[in-house]
Amino acid sequence: MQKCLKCGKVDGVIRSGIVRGKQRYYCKSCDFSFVLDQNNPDLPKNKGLTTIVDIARHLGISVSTVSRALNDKFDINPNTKKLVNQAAIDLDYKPNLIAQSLHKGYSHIIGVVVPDIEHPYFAKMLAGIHNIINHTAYSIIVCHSNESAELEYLHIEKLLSYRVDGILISHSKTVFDFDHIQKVINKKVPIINIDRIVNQHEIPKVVNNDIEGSKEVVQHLFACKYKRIAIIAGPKSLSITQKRTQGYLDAFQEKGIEPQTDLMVYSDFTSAGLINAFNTLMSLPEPPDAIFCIFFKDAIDSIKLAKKRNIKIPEELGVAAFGDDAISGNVEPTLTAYNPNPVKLGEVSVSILLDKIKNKENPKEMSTIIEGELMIRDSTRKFL
Amino acid sequence: MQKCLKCGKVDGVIRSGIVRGKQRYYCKSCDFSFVLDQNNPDLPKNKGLTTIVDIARHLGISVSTVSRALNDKFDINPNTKKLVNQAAIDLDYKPNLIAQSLHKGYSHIIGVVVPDIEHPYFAKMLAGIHNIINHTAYSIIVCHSNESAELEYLHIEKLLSYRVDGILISHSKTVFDFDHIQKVINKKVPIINIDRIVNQHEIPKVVNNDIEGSKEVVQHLFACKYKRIAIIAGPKSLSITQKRTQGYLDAFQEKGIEPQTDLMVYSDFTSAGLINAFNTLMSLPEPPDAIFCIFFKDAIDSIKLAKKRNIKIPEELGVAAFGDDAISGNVEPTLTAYNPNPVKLGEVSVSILLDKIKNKENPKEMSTIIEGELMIRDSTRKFL
DNA sequence: ATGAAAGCGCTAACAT
DNA sequence: ATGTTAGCGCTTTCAT
Repeated sequence: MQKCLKCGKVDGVIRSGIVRGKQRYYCKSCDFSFVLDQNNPDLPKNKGLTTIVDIARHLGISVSTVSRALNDKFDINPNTKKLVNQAAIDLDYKPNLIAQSLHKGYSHIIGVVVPDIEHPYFAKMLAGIHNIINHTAYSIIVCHSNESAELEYLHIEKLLSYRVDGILISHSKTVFDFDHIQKVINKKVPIINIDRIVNQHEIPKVVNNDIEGSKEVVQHLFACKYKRIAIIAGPKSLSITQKRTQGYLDAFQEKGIEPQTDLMVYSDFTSAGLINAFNTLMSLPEPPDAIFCIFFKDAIDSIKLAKKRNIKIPEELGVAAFGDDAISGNVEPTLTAYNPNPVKLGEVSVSILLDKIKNKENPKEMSTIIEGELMIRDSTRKFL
Repeated sequence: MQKCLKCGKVDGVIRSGIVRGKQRYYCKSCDFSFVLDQNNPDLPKNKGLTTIVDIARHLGISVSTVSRALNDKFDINPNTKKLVNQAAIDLDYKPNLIAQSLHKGYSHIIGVVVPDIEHPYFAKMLAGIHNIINHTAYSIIVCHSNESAELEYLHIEKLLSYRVDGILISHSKTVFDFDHIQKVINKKVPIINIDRIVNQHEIPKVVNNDIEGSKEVVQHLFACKYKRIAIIAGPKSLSITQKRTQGYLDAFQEKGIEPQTDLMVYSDFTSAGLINAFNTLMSLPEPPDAIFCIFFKDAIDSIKLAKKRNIKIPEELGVAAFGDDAISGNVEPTLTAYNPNPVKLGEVSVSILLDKIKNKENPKEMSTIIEGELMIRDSTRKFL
């Protein structure tokens, strides 16, 4: 009397016991067991989203069989598997990753904390992270600390609560207390420190080559036959100031020239600060014939100031920067700059993290340095 | 004999039954019941992360009591609550949001799909989204479709699997089939279409004011007394080409001037295409005295080309764009441009989404237009 | 005021 | 090859 749900035939279908109070049937011809779903046949129950229970009911089989079919286990009848897969499509089933996570103990989510998503540098870093993640089963929760320590702390809490499988963090400028990182480490949640790093924890770090890159810029200026090369740095407390100044000094040392302290000025990354710094340098008894700005915007502004004073670039003054930007290629003259590689930084960081998640061990080198590229443009003489 | 776990006193502590095979005690002086945790007192079991079970064991009380305390329920002894909270701090407990989500049926996660995170426009949009989200209990999973239809489809699948509470999507250029959106709608998952919209679904949309903004630019050019205003648009199939051209035409209509088709050229947003378009315009018997580029980069390049031909800007040629960028303020002359407000676009979109999640109903207006601002700079004459 | 137990959706060990 | 059941961590209903 009962038509088979699968092959549609009527003969060959026999009763085969009672399941959860319902009559179970077995079709001899197509080797398939099922029960009849009496009420609300196809409508998913809960809040609309199909579950494996819905599929199981729909086909009159058990949830574990559905699970097995969906997960390509070996001990499953190929026919059943086909049916389940078809039902999954029909009911537009999407596996509930929340439930899977709870069961498996990992979420397949990676947390990323950045201080400024709007900044092209970090935007590119994120793009790099996505490049890698897009080829995996992972997703990423992006947190924007907006340079606020409080937000950074809160975000770490949240990520731990979401039981993320790993964390990538670039610190806010305003963070000086790093207990939150220690807590992550204590919980053995893999964490990688990128770009804005701090050295007090034994965790992998991925950074720009500020020192070598800066050295390269200054070496280029030397190669262009500039003699009095100045540096406009940032606040002395910042690590980028220290590193990029280090590169400047290294270039001098290799060249065997003694750096002059009056050619080294410290600004604060504001326009006002730059104007001050520029004027200071130009008022020197012997002003510089080249300026290396550790902040690209300072270099752009320096070019503008030099033009106002009718100083010819690159003949009378060479200008170069650490840090590239679309603007650099569009000013007049175009700006020579060291172009770091934030995309690669993101890619490498997340690769290291994924590796750490899988292998539970740190990379051989705790510190990875990402190379950039010197973009030689018109703001520096080409006497090469 | 037994010291109270809470107040430390010994007298006043009596046995009060057996719980799960363990002796239970009650301290009369501080009104607190507990059992002794015989094995591994404080060490969390699972994969290192503390759970409420750990807290319960630690204090010798039941999980439901811990849950009540942690969730500020009314039917809980204030003393117990204090103890639980202290234990939570001591054990560095973080609530497992995965488990909470599974139980509650919502994840407190919002999915965002963007075609290009690296682009400053979308980076700003994301910043806007974060601005709002940072003040809520929500987190966001960011998906980068990288202008790929396949990735966009996959991301939607993933987001549905994560049971996100809502989705913000800006479509990839390469998507022409929108079944994935229909599926989201069918599942009653709130979704908002932002910036790159498509009109075939009844879902809220948030967009730039391409039409009005473009009209404003052209009106400004008229006000500057330019007579022959050209437009360099993009591929005709794109909605931004259509809308911004519409604004251009609207300005002409209001002015009561007939637009000339030879002043309307269509490019493809490449440098080569722009050079072509620019040359075409300038080779006209009567070349334009102003150009409105619907793509900012085309305007930057137009300025460069004009300078090469020794055409004086803004005297002989006015140049203006739809879309602003840091470059615009740094070229010579600086570029007049309509600056849309992607930050606000992000903020408004996510606000509408949060509202839809809470109230389960659409906003009054299905379409929201975000105003930008005309940035008048040196590339247009100021005869105002 | 507190404990026991069910259930969210899924997987896996165990049973048949 | 398939069904039953326990359990992931949490909240909540129902007892007590």
